[in-house]
Amino acid sequence: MATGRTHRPATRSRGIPEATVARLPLYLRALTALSERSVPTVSSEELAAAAGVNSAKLRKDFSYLGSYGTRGVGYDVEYLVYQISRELGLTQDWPVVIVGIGNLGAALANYGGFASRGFRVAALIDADPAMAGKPVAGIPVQHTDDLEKIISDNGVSIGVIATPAGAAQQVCDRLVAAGVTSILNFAPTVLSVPDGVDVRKVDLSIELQILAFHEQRKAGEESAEGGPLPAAASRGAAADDSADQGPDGDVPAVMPA
Amino acid sequence: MATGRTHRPATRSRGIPEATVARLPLYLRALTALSERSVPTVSSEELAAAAGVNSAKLRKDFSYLGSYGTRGVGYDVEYLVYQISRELGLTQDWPVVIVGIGNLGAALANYGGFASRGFRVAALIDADPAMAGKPVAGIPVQHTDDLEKIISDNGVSIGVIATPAGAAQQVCDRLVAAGVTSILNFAPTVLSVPDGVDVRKVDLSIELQILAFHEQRKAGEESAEGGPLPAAASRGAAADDSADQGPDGDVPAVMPA
DNA sequence: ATGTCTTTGTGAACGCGTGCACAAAGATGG
DNA sequence: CCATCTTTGTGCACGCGTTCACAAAGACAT
Repeated sequence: MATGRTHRPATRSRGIPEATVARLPLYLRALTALSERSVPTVSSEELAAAAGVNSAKLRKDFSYLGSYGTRGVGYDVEYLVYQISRELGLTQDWPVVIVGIGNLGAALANYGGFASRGFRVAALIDADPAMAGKPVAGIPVQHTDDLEKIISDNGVSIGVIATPAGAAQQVCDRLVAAGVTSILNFAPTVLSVPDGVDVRKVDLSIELQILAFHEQRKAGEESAEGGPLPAAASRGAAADDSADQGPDGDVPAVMPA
Repeated sequence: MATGRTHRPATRSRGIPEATVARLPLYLRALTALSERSVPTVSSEELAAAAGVNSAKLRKDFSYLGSYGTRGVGYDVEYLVYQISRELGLTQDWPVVIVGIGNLGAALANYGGFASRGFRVAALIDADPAMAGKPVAGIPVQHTDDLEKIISDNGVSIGVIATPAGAAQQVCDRLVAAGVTSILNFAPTVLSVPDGVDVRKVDLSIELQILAFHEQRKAGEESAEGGPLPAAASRGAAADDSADQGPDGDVPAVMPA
């Protein structure tokens, strides 16, 4: 639905590939650095190197935005910074709420980079009554009871979930019901949301496990290959050898597993 | 510029697709939850639903590991937990060092999930002399000067970088020189590493910016379309309207930009 | 103005990942 | 022992993303 092509034959169609969108912030960062060094223009080759991507890929990415380069010269840094910022929607202010002010939530709240990128921490929310009123990063923590009102009053459309896994879905449901349509989830859970709501997940544990996989591969598998198999259906095969004291989903959020 | 290729040249040894490897931790988490509820077997349909993926994809993923299912019945939960854990290398202990004990580093150190997944925080390292000896999460912070010795003594092969962007490459170089071959990078920088070293990046700012893009799209662009363009090469077009007090790369790490 | 040189923008080929659809395998019941 | 039913494992087709390679566009020098 609504995927109909616009009559406009303009090169700037609305179909920017997801993979390209994911790289735009990368380019923007590199361009911002160049801007601070007062570099007027960059070639696709230079910028690609700075962003760590292939130059052809970068040019193709930019081609989806339009023809902003000058052949023989390169791209105007300031102009491109503006275009990408606009495309990403960073020229406007995005109020954000962080739910779950544990270690990670506090770390996020303390991060100064929010404000400098169009994101503003509108509120910090936690379910612990003892946290209420206590300032974190200069912002007083508010109780979950007021979640709906906070969302509504501040016109929040982006929410960050940094709660334990057990609370994530419930918090998510309330955020969505209150009007949030984009969620950044740090809890180790698969969230179900209605159509029209975007969810992105940040999962440190998964990243570490992927690294472990490659690490194991690099170390060669002669030592652990063809190892003995546990009795097919015996108890607790292996893996989680220890620390089973609590359900896995009970952890704060940073390190889902 | 020795732009160390971070991409793997297709580790064709076992031939498990990268996309599959990235999903294995997801399956493992769902399986662990089932295991704790003493569920003996699951069908690909059920497990796929729990992991939030397509059942055909899940079956294909498992097919790369071998034929561990029983037709007409499903998969033995405990057995699969073991197989995936083994494949990911989680049956062995992985000593990990965290460099940069700021808000995020502390949050990571405090996370209890490390130990329960085969990962062990071997040391916390920070460049601030004032931090030295101060315990975080029960582990005394050590100074950067001892980095090499720490890596060596503990046989660390996985490092987590949670430093400001400005220090990341330098820390990375020292980690690699000391023997680390897998790095999880939280700093907003493109790290260059020699071949054979894996780098994975966690970048909250990018995630937020991607959400903002979709959010803007959802809101409809009738209000900001065809907007005025800034003088081609004028100063700071927009985007970074405020908070320029320091270079962007000066931020701790959680929120790269 | 003209030629040369640099760099963009993109057509086309290729490879990977995804999802469908179905045959084979095995459990279960009569 | 045979029929039926469930669920796996996978061949195949499709679409997206990546990369190559090159013609066109424009700057710059003469």
